[in-house]
Amino acid sequence: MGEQRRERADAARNRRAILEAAEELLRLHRPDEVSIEQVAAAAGVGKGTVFHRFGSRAGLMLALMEERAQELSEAIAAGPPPLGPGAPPHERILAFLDAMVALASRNVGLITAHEHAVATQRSAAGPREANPVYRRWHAHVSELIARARPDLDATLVAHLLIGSLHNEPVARLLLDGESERLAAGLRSLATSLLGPGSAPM
Amino acid sequence: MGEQRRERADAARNRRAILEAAEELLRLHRPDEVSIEQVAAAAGVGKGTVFHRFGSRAGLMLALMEERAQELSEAIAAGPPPLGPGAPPHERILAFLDAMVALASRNVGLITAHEHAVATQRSAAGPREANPVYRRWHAHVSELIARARPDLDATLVAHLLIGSLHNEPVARLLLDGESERLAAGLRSLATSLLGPGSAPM
DNA sequence: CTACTATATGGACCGTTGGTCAAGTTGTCT
DNA sequence: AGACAACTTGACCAACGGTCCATATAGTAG
Repeated sequence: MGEQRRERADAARNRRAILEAAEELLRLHRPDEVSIEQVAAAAGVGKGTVFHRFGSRAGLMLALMEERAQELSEAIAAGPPPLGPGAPPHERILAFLDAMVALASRNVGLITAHEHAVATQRSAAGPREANPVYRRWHAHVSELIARARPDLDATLVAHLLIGSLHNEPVARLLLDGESERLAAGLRSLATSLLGPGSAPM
Repeated sequence: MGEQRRERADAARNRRAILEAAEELLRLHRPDEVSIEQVAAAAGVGKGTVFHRFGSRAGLMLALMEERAQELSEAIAAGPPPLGPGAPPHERILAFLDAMVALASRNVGLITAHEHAVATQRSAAGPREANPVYRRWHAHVSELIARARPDLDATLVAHLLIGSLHNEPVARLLLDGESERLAAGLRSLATSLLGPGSAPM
């Protein structure tokens, strides 16, 4: 497995242009109103280029999500507690949920857009939930839950907690700027679950 | 507001035929592989007829859902406890969640199909979550939570609980016949939340 | 039975959009 | 400079939800 050839300079430039154009459009319009052609036009490239770089509409959204999630990913992997390693599971979960909600509230459109993309995917429906961001988050939360409450079905509960972001009514909440409400709700859920570590109120 | 004209006999017959054809196809194929044209063909009617009866793809799925959910709807409204009125909120919630999961596990395809339909809707995107079934369930759970734990954000928590069914990884579970696992998970969640009414195990 | 009308039907047609591809262009390496 | 792989492009395709209206039919009044 040697070093793989670097991406050509023009290709890299176009990738950035596309990413930025998509970001911009997604900020201005409803996710299902943003077509790949529009993105391509806004980025000043041909439609084909977008598909060459990102494979599919879903692929583009995924790339965007990875970019936005990177900071949080690093923080939970190696940042300072309580987000990063070092704090007790209980606290790390609460910290993560807060951070997750904050991040999500800044990117509802993107999440929705990705969902929409997967739903309308024409080609290979592929193995769903191949979303690396979701996987990473789920693995993290799942592991923490398992450590804090070995008797629970950690995998499932983690899906329940994280999956809330893919919930349309919940997404609406974020859209309406009520992210604090979601954060509070998740906190009380988590607190109840993780046992009497701290009072619900 | 007088009596509105009854549906013509042939129309009623076709409605049933369409509903049954859709049901059948949905049972045999993946939701996103079932087009309206196929349904129409299987029902022995023209495509136009389907749209006349149900308005849109989403409308058809909705009709199907209502049909499947009717029994449970009646049970929670006026059936015997603990599902129906009479039992303490705590127990009614647990009973409802169990019933909901059971119902959902028999209709994952339908739920997915409806989601897909709404996501790919071409015409009026309309006010989302106009799904009467969801509304009814949410109102029910929400109200029970409010009574059992007035300090919680009942609306939100109800969305969190019911919304789990729209969660792709969770849906996968149901598809794999692990519905009991979901039921157990929701039960422990609810039990933790509703206070020390009964032991988590 | 006939005439009449509201209702229902069907399928050609349309617009949109994700995705493909073959031919041409350009960066990069020696 | 020459060679080659990587890259770009936009016309093109297929699929599908939804529309439309000329035609057919159930229900009904006389």
